[in-house]
Amino acid sequence: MPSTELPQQMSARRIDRPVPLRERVYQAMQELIISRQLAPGQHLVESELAEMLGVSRQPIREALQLLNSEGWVDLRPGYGAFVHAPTDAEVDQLLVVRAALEAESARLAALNADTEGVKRLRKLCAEGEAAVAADDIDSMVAANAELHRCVTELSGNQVLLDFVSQVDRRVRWYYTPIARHRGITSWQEHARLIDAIEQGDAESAARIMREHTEHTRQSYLEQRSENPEPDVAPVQVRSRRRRTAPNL
Amino acid sequence: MPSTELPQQMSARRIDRPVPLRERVYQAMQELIISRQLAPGQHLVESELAEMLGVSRQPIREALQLLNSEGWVDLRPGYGAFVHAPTDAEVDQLLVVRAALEAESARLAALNADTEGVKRLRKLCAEGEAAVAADDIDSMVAANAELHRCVTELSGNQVLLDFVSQVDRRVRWYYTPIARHRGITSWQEHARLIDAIEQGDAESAARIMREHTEHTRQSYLEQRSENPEPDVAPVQVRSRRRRTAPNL
DNA sequence: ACCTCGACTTCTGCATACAGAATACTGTAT
DNA sequence: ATACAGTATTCTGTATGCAGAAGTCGAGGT
Repeated sequence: MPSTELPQQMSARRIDRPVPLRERVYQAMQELIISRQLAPGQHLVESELAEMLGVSRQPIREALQLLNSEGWVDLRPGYGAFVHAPTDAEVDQLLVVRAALEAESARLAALNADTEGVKRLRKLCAEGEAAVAADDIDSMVAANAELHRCVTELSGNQVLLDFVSQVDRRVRWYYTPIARHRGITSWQEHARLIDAIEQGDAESAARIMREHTEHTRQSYLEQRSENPEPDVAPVQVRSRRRRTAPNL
Repeated sequence: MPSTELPQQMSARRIDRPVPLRERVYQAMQELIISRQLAPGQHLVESELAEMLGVSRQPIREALQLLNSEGWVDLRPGYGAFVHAPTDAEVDQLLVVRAALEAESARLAALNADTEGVKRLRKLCAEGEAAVAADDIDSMVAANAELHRCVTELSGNQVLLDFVSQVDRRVRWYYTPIARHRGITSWQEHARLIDAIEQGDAESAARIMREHTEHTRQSYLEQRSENPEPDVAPVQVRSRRRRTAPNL
């Protein structure tokens, strides 16, 4: 059975307030879902998750609420929690929503960004290109995510950032393999996007971002038809191991 | 102290499954927040809410999680739950996000809608115009909400519908008074929008919707500067009344 | 062999209990 | 009168217990 330790600390808090268990459980479960150790459609039994993570059912329940509200698990009242199994149609729809939100981000970024912000974008873009040149896929993916996030931050719209982040996490769940698929063209588009933002050309920025995201969606659809499902061995949740000690 | 009964039943369920307390608590609290009986910034003490609604703290906590994830309350770990107090900037940002999402809805609706759907739109539009003519503000507001929802439904994108609904509830919290402000022009815009959808003119539909939502935002800003805060007497949550019986 | 009915098991939903942290209060000293 | 320290109280976070509903399995009948 894989050891499923909860993360010790996530990010620096204002005060040395101990991070609530529910949040660590949330983080841990989200990662288990992303990594497919908790498989789509799998029934999540509270007592077994509690045992697995070494906590009581209460924080598990609260984490499940959160995961449910963000679309990671489905909660059927009186029946239980299940890892959400996205259909192809749903992923596609999610990508459409992301396209709309990111296009708006780009539009606002073009109106808002200062030279400082453009400099950050250029830097990230350079990092990404370097990663592509070095064939370092992981760095490329990371730079890509950061670049997109940076554009949304430069929009100056915090609410928009929240929504995009939420969509992004869900999309990335299915999306990660795509990145390996299309690297170089993507970064050319990024450069054009930054040019538009620098020139304050809101409409062009929005259009480029939309096309960019649309390309990503096309890649998803192609890649999807090629290899249907990754298939990772899921965690055996139904283990009857005695509760040892809080894995915290 | 106002009686704060939880709703007996919300909507028809598939099976005769009893609606979980947490959901009824969620509904009840959302309404209390919308009606300003729970005032922005107010500290929500779990035990007092539990007492008030006649349930234990557990369903309260779960409802608070949900309300938090949708932006109704802020949860400060180790400190408590507070009714979210939106700043003007945040409401404005929310309206921007809604504009983007609704414009996308209109675009997709133009591509997707069948004659059946257009018929529904025309009907709702007629209802709204009738309400305007009859000076029936409440019906007008209702028809407006339904019309917008219908457009999003016709987009055929369920994920989009979920997001728009979520944004919409939050916006409406602040937005309701606006409707009284601008009625007639709004409905002329609706008619033009439906025309564009009927003709399958996606770009026009998106543009009209964007302008439409932008007008609403302008109205909000104006109306906001006129009367800053409605001010409703908040529920006295700190009452020490003995717990009577489950208000269910 | 298949369907049906019924007891058993499992799991969720809710309530209660307890410990530690945070806040408010009170009394004292300056 | 004000600042400070120490105590008391309140509230959150977590654990545990219990009842009822849902699901499962097996025996008996067709």
